Amino acid sequence: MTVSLAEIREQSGEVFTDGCPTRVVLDHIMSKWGVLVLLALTDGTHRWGELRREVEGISEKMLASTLRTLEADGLVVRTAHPEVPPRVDYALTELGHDLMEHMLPLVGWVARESDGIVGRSAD
Amino acid sequence: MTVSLAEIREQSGEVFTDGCPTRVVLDHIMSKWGVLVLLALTDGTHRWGELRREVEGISEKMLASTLRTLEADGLVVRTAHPEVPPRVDYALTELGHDLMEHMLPLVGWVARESDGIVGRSAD
DNA sequence: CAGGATCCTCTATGATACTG
DNA sequence: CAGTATCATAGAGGATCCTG
Repeated sequence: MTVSLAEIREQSGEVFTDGCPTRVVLDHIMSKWGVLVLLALTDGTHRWGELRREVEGISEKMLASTLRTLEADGLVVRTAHPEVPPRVDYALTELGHDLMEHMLPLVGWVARESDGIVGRSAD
Repeated sequence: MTVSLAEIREQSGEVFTDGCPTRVVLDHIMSKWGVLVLLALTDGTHRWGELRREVEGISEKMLASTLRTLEADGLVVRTAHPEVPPRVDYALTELGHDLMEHMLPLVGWVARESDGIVGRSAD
């Protein structure tokens, strides 16, 4: 099992340096809203309006922006149905599912440990 | 294995909602510099100056700020040696190692897949 | 309904200089 | 060496109105 940055670099080269593509991807998928949107989509396909409600507190602007970024990255697929009123839904691509398979253990850990972390400064 | 947000919520309750502590922790550990600092520390204890060089591009201000946050969260431990000139080093706590054990698979995935993701918009 | 366009705010982040 | 203090700024993010 991989346990250090050094091991990752043995396999993938000098990653996570300044200007490295890995930093861009990190910014996309680990951004404030990126994680939450991806997370919501692990429950399956969602419509725009559903995502707005599911990802509590996100503004329309950030939802649109986040979805466009994730779509450009090939992690999310957008499907517009030719109807009136419009219906558009979003889902994870295969790459997106692959990503979330690796991210969910971390997210699960955060869900379990957060109570013990936040407010610790008040010790 | 956990495969969706719904499953996480079955186990941990209504997490990742607005105002939930999980969002704060997410912001700390998945912040631009938080990830990179934590990642650098998976290689072992580092001195302040080493971290500045290891985490390419980070400013002194952000390094200080990031380290203080992670220390307050109990993920990183700071040790000041009573010497002249001063020597201070930083290391992951047990909790920090536990966290990184869950984060490294994701980081490894990013290292492997990033080339295929960035620039995809130029298809 | 699903966004686009605008305007505005604030905070994360940077650059520089200084100190125990 | 290991920071802190200050000043400055871009861009993340929010609120609102508008439209196919």
